[in-house]
Amino acid sequence: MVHVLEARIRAALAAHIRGVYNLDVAVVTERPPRIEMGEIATPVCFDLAKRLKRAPRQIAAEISAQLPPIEGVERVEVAGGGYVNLFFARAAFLASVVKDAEAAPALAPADAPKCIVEHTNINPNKAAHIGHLRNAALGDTLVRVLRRAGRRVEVQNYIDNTGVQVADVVIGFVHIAKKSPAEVQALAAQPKFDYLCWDLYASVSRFFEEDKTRMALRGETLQSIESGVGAASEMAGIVAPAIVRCHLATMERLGIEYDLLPRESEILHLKFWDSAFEQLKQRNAIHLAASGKNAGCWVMRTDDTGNAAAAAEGTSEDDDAKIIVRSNGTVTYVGKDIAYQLWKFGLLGKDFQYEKFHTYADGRTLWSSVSSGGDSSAPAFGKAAIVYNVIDARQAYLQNVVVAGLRALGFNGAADRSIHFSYEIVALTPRCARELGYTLSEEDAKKPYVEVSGRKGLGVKADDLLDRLETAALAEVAERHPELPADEQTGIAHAIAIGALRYFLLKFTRTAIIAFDFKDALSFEGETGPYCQYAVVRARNIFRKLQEQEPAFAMASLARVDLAAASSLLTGIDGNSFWELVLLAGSLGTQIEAAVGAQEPAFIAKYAFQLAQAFNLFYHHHRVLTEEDSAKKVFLLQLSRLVEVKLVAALELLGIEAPEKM
RNA sequence: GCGGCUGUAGCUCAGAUGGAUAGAGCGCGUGCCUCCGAAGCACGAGGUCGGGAGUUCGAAUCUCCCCAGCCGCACCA
Repeated sequence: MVHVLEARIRAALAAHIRGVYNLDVAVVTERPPRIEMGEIATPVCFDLAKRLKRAPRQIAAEISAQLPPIEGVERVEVAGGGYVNLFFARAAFLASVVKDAEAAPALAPADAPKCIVEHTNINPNKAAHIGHLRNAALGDTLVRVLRRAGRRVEVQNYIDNTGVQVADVVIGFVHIAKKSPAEVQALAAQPKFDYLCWDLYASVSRFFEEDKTRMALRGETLQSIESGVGAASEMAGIVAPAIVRCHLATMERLGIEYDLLPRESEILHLKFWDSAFEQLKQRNAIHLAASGKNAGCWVMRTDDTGNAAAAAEGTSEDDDAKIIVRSNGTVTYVGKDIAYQLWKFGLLGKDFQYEKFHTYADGRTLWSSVSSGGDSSAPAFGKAAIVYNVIDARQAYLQNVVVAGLRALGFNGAADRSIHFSYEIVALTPRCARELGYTLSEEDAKKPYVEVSGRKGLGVKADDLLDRLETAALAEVAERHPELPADEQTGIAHAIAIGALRYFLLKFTRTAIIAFDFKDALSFEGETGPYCQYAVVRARNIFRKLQEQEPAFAMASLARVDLAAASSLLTGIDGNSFWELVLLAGSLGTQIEAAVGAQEPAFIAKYAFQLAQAFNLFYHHHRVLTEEDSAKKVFLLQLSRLVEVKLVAALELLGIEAPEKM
């Protein structure tokens, strides 16, 4: 609601300035430092002062006196050295926020431009760890925020089922564990198969270190898997899908769902690369290096930031170019990624076939790519207007190369709308690594944090962390609500655990490296998900008690704001504190806009915490149910309801459920 | 070497597009449950915003130069 009014104010000021001073200026608005100074301020007169060669305060006085009335704005004041401060009509604002809170958010029409968000993308060869959780939590929250902002979103989780990491685990099963495909099939049907592979994968690293000649196995294994023929391919065909199901189950615990699993095997078998290769050659986006260290490779020249450089004939610069096709004729990961990115925009000229892979509890169908015999009822995937790739910051260079590839093909629009949704990694504090039983090298022990490594088996497994959180939460719930049946207790504990985990992963901005520590991640106090959830529970307790004490209370009366009563209650010292709460509750839309604009889910997390904090303050200062003045009681109930609705909505965007009790 | 990110309170981090007195959580200290639940609230201590120069009416924010740390720059993904 605030963002609507703010936009209106900006437009009105810009129009007024254009009319009176004949100047076109971009009007910047901001929040004044204190609530007594109004809700919106603009420093635009400092700008005007320069161009009109007059004192800013004088201009501000002129504007505030002459500005025509703006709907929703009660008065305008001059402040400081030349600020124009605007004051909202408080009661009317409350009424509109209350009305807005009852309306369901608008969904995107079926023909709206589509956004694709690709996230999670865990190699299907081991259990998911804390680093993967950050990717998935960020990606899923981006999806929720975009949908709430009225966008149509398709969620993809790319499965590299033919890569080195899967090959390594296959080597582990064949050469270390000495298992037959049938035996692996049986193991894959057991619970925690991903844990078994986690350990096996770490042992494969040691297996290679012991005898470097064993590396030859990797080439053979990879070739079998890529071609789809042979024993290794058969084994990979068992391992990868089984691990994918483990990952899906882990993510489902966190409330994360996908629409499509595009698999690398189909990109290979349906020869997506061949189509991309033809386009790249035709447009001279890549060329065959004739000499130098990359002789015999197809390379793409890029500048330092990954922009495609002119692909003129030459030799020396080829050494710095990015190899797309190796001298043995096989395509690199980046090449395949260019093909995949083209497909996402509908620019490849080829499509996958699809089959149903999984049905979620809410009825959503998860599809997987297949190379033949697809289901003709599959929806139309791909052909997006905007593509968000949720990938960690270390891969920025490669993402730039992919975009450079699109640009070199002349797809500048698609290149501009290819967004690397970048984020920093989750690392472990040295203390945490030791706690997990790892002995650190001297070098690592000195560092502020240690990188998680699936290859070394160093990391906090997602399901382990969730289990610990659920256990800790259950202990709290059992103590507070011994009367509740066990299944209800575990349900609440689950919600709290997810709240703590997702909030922990989302409260940091994307550029912050998270140094993981169990102490912080397991906390339910302070700036945490459970703190926000608890504020909702408090609000709900008020209404539960109200129903018990006054069953006849007309809940419908909460939907109608008495303007006269609200106006008087929103005045004065107490009025200001009420007003701050109303204003914050009416700012969710502003926060969503900011989160989409800056591509920063942490904005929503910060907002949820601030709103919870403001409500806790309100809760502490005002006793709602014992309020004698009936008009004031209705008002206090309206504020409580407003906060409940907005906080639940904010938490929903973070993928956090607010329980009825906790 | 080239490119990117980071440096704000004891610790972990917010301060998007320059704006009024730089904030939060944790930790520490002191208080607050006969009360809609204390997973809470209040108060307090704690800052050369890495350093320096510049642009500006105004800089934590923009520019340049240093310093420190991290990450990229594979015929791996």
